[in-house]
Amino acid sequence: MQNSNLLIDNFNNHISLTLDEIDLINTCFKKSKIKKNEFLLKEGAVFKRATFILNGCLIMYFHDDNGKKHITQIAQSGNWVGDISSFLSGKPSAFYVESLEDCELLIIPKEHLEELYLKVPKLERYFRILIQNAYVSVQEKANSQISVPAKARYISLLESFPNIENRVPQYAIASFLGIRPEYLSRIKNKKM
Amino acid sequence: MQNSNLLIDNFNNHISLTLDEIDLINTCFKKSKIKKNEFLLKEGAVFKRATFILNGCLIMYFHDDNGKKHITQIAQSGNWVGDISSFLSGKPSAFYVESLEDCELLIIPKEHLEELYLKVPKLERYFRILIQNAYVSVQEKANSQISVPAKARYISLLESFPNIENRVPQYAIASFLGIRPEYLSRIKNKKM
DNA sequence: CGTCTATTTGAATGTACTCAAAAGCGGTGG
DNA sequence: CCACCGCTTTTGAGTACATTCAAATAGACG
Repeated sequence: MQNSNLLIDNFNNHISLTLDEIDLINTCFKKSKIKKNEFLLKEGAVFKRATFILNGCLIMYFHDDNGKKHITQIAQSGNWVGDISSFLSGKPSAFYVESLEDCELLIIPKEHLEELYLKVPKLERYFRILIQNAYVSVQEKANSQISVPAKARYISLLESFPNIENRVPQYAIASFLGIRPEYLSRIKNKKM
Repeated sequence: MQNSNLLIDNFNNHISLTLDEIDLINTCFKKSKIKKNEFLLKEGAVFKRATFILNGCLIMYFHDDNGKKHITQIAQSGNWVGDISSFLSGKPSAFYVESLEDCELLIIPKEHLEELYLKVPKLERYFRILIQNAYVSVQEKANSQISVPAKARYISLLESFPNIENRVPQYAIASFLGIRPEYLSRIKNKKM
């Protein structure tokens, strides 16, 4: 199970799992493939399955009052993707999750995850930390939006996600940065 | 305990407490007063005490790379205030929490809260929901920052916090909206 | 190849900021 | 009680950052 190690490695960054626990976890997560431009979640639906990316790249986005699309998350292999808030609250999501490439995913439905918590309570700690980190990162995003100019946001995105230019179309990067693609083009070509 | 009802009412919005539980909770929270312009938290310190506002108004803010102050939260009576992330993770905070007026607070240290969880497990649910809501609201703030112009953000702030003009100085409202005070002045006086 | 979509470029515009100065307001002391 | 001090808010003029719209160019893929 070569690929699944990515998931286990991720767990092991924060908690220590026994071999038995690793086996159990591996049986609970189901591998799933989706093609480019397919949806994992659409606005109005409840996000019910925790989703870890083995391969590929996905985006999360919403539509504003004028119907404009705004990308809030760009996620690649080794990360979780989806609307945490809908997952936790059980309420309909305001977001879409869509693949930018063919993807391989590991998926566990919420109710199975809760059963797994009973058998491997350490996992609760892992997911609590995961949610805390998500909270911090959305907070940092809100803060940088008001305190850091677009060019600097672009540069630090490149640092935290070095290969993003090769994986993600320009217009998606621009949207994630909160700017228009034309302006990102100017930033990149020093025409600003 | 007239004032404490505000706290209990808050709990009762999401969970049902027995009279005994209410009494226990009331003994665990300590009333505390702070004067105008005092600090509840400074950057670099760990936020260790859950704090509920009975009376008064406080702000949370951080300093950006240029030393500019950015207000991220304006909290009045009936709300919790503080850096959730530091509270949960035990890591030093990047934020300040400062009073805008004389305040009456109800405070419980983190370790006492955890003891209280053992006696009143329902509270875990309440705080889980509280954190989820905080996550949603910071996410909405990040989203509105990139999709809603300043004037519309100002109008919806007035709707969600009607008496804010009388409680909070203009410059603080501007900072919370992510704009300069001069510009907020122009928005208010239709000079834009 | 041709088509479709993504990116670049130009010109005009809009939104928000900077700096500086003036006006308003609240508290304090004479 | 009012005059003054310090701080907040307003106003003006100039500027910077980012958008819009349109057209040209470049890339990807069948």
